[in-house]
Amino acid sequence: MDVSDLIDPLNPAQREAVTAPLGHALVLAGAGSGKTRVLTHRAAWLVRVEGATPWNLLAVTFTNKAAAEMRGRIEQLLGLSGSGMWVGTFHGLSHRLLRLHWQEAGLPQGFQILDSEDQRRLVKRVMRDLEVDENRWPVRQLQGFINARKDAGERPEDLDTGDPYSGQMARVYTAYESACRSAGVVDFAELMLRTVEMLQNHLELLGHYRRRFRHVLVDEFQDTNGIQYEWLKLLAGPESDVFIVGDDDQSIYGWRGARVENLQRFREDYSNTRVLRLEQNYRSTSTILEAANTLIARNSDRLGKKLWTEGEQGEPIALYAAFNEQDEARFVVERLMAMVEEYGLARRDIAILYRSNAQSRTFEEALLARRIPYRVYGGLRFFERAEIKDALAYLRLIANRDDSAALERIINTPTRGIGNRTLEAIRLAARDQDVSLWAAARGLVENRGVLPARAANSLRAFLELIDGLAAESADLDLADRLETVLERSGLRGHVGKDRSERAQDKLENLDELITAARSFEQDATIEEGMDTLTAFLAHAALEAGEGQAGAWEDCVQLMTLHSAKGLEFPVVFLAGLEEGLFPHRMSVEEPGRLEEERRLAYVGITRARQRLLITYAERRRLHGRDEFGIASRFIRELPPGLIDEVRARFSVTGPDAAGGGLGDGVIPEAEFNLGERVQHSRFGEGVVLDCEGSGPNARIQVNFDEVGAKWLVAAYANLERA
DNA sequence: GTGATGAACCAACCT
DNA sequence: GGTTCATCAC
Repeated sequence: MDVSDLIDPLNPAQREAVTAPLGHALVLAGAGSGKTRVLTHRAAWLVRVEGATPWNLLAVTFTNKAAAEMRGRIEQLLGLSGSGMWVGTFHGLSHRLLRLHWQEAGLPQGFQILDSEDQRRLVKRVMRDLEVDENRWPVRQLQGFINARKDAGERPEDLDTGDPYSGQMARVYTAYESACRSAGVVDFAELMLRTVEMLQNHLELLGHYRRRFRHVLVDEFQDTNGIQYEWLKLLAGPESDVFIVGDDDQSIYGWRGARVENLQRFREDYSNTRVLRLEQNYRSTSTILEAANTLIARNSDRLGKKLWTEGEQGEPIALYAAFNEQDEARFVVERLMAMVEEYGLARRDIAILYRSNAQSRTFEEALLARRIPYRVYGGLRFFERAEIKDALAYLRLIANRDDSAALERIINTPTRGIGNRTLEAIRLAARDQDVSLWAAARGLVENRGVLPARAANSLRAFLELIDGLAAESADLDLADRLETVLERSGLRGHVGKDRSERAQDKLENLDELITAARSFEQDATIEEGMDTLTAFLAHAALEAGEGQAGAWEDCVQLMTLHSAKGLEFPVVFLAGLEEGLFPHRMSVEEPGRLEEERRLAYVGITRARQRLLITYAERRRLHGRDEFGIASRFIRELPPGLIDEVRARFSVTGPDAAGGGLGDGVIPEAEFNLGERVQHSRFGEGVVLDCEGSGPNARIQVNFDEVGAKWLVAAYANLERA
């Protein structure tokens, strides 16, 4: 069998990993070392050389994007459809198992998935029912608590309820579980935990999957949490080989329960694990790599890995100290424009990375002003938009009348005369009789005189609307069904009722939803045991979709450091490297969290292939107030020799130098900071506002006290410090 | 019961 | 700076 196409593109270390004998393997793969390539080639190797069938393979990742890429690449290598191969995210695969075995899992057949927002609303509802003071017990905190417990594999009965604090938390957790049960919904963490419990309690199922999945492959292992680790240990039986890939230096999800120790634990739990290291970097210049290595070397408890490259030294890392965040954005945009215009770089090859989503705004404004196409990743995603979730809530209710979370969302959207009083009466009845809101509402409508006539009529109309929609759209395909729902419910009219731009956007989103439904029905492979509607709703919850719909253009890419993991760009701007912002002020106290911030910086630096430009702002408007920033410690932790400070202080050179070439030596005559007070012989005193260019041709803008703002050619202006 | 207005809160982000 | 939520006038 000719496997040269599998082996030839690999370097010796990669080859060793791909062709390792059967058995457990842990591949410690540094940034840009060809991690995904090793994983996909290993999968193909197992099928083509070791005689496995795709049916024997289970490949797990964290994001849908990574899963889709992995599947595509394996199928390409195998030259046949990888049908029968299970490739997906932890949550996606768990969902699949639960759909197939809903009875064993103790779930209703049509169970639905709650996203984080749905979950928060439900926790809030439960807390109100329990009369828990939301000021003392913030909803988000309880939500976080519940998820953390589930991620650790703990149910309410596993908790220590000795003190009042724990008792209260456990009480909410218990009530939340019961609300989920009666509504037939599961949250993300529940997908994992429920699957684990199902396999533990049904040994025949466990045996079946263990016999089937002889080869388990896991990507980004450093991001696994407790329950995901349990999940893997269950599904990979004693006869299975587990091949995991990870990088402890890129563990950046500790704050949501990821346990980097799982890498070590794996070595202990799986005896005879072959440990392999991929340390040759193919991505970055040696300058960029050395900077990354120096930075990350400060962290303690690393598994130890030193990346090296045969690549060129490349250009130094540029550092720009901006006056404020507008100046920072101006610098970034001017630089990237120059790269596009002068070097013919594609816009999509340039990324602007930042610590938090809120920072994107200034860059968007600067790009917009210069009419440069850009694309922001992250932020509110398509299926998370309010109007989309409203539409989906109708579908959820049609699929399952007991979905009380969906009912609460839309019972009065659009407004139909069912206000808080009526809803409160429904809740009360539901609690009393221990039934869903739907059942309680039906009871109230049927018993004359319980509700005021007007409220009863409105409520009856609502119940009939939903039943009617369900009945008359049952035979329609998904897109037509949605169309019917949008029209008959009045949601479309409600959403587009004013003629604002926002309302137009929302209408377009609803149209886009119909398009999404149509293409889902045509293209998606619907899993066994699921009707199309349920499958579409699960798809919406599990894959929230990109933030921006529309055609792929050649766009500058904006995203947070977290979402940049796994990607690479020829040019990277790393913005906002200030103490308090990055590292985030919440993280500097605890050494562990600071190290995670440093890993995040490491991830950012190693995204760059050719050029890395770092910026920070000396002043920044944060939470509505002006704050002074100093350069991030991460800048100071880079080797100074690799950094070229662009214009922390810009130099103004005298007229003599104007005619001479660079070789003649440009003599800086003065340096000014933006914001500094200067003196001009004719215009008097003023403040430096801006500067364009550098050297003899630099122009400088000064806001003079007497005559206002003026642009001056710095070389001839003879400015002096005031 | 509805819709507008202002205070309070929040801010990493994938499933 | 934006969004959500409570409050208030109608």
